[in-house]
Amino acid sequence: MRNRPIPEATVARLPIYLRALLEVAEGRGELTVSSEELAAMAGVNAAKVRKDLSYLGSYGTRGVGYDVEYLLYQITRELGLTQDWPAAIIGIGNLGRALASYKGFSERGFRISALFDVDEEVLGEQIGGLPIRHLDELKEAVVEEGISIGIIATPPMAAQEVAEKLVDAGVKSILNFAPSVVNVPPDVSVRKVDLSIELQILSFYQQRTQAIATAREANRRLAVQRKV
Amino acid sequence: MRNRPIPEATVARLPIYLRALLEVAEGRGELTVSSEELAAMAGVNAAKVRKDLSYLGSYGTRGVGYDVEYLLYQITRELGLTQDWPAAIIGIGNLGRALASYKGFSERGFRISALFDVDEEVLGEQIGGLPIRHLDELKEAVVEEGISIGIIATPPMAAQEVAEKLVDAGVKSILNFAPSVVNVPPDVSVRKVDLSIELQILSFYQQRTQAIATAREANRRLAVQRKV
DNA sequence: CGAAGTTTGTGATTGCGCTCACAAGCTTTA
DNA sequence: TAAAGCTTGTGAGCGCAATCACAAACTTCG
Repeated sequence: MRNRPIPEATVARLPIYLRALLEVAEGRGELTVSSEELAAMAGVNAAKVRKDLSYLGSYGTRGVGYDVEYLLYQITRELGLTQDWPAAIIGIGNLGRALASYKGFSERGFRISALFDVDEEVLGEQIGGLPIRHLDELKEAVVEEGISIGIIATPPMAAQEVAEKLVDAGVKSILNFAPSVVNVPPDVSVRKVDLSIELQILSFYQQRTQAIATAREANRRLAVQRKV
Repeated sequence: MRNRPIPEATVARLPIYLRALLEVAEGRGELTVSSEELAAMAGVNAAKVRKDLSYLGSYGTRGVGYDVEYLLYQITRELGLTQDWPAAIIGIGNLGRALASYKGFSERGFRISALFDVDEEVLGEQIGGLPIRHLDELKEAVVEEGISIGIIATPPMAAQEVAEKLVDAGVKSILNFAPSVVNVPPDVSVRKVDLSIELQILSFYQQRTQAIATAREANRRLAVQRKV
């Protein structure tokens, strides 16, 4: 199993296990944890946990479970979190500001190290000790400060252009909050977070259950009518 | 194909097609659009677009394409976006505030209609005309204002409790921004947006390509050494 | 009107991921 | 030391989603 490439679906779950393990480690100092417990904390089933972890290697002990500290280290290493990856935020509007001061990033070891915008109004303003710089300085900053992740929080129209500037500057990882599709070369990873798409998906399922409820209601009325 | 249930993966893409269609409709007034064009705009391949749309019904015309307005209407209807689904945000910190004033929601037809927190400091404060109310008023507000979507933007520890209060109040759709797993009854939909998990996933792939580059480098050195 | 060109809709195929189920290997108990 | 109990690691089977490939149905052109 080792040496086989780690499936994408598994990669996406590793951070969840990591969080669960941190919780175990910080709680009443249990030294080991079973796949069953991890599964409950991560909201998945135990077999999936075991299979996922088996891609990293055989880090568990049968009859015992997984050594919490050891597994923590292995996942951290596998995710590349032993190094730090400085990130830049481009587009310092509402969302960009919230991201700039979002504590979740620093808690998980990600450091926001530069902010960019093009609006004269906000240039020079400081957020959490970081000045907002002009987008034209992007390439320079990426090289000098070793920025490896670009976070796009611009309006949708600007997203593709910003993505291209990031790629041109050598950034290989992009997190896109703008509600638009960005195209990049195959050696660049893009992940997309689209807030209103999530609501639209919820709307679909909500509407569906509502439609079912309405249909049931209609049936009930018909049934009553027939009896009368 | 019609009447068969729409696959989850398709549902998740419908909002993307919707956005693309809106762009076409607002642009130079083209009346029809081909699966090829839609695919390019949505960043997927044409066959997938056609299969996805075929679940909604046969709304295209061979040799011509899809009628933009008609398809727009059908997707809107299928997603349940002809009705409005008032949403509440719980947890008005950095992120909650940004979400409260995020224009993307209103642009896509979602209305934030109530804000909740428990911090005395912020209660009563207004954001975009809405007062921040105490969480204890949640149930009451849900019933009175017909709130159908709950957006959790609290610290992780509070998320499960808030989710339970939402469920208790009758909310069936939850969007969770807190970095924690929430458990809800099977008739409630939860979608999760975890910002730092996205960065961790990017980190994995970044580290991987970096590791490959380093290995290549090492090989090159060895090759040179052998020659010498 | 017929042929060539477009574009959809969908059966067939392939691939990926999830779940099951159980042997292997550890601990505990007697 | 042997038996019972627990938990991992993984092959096998299954189902969903993606892709392929082509007939069907339309438009355009000569």
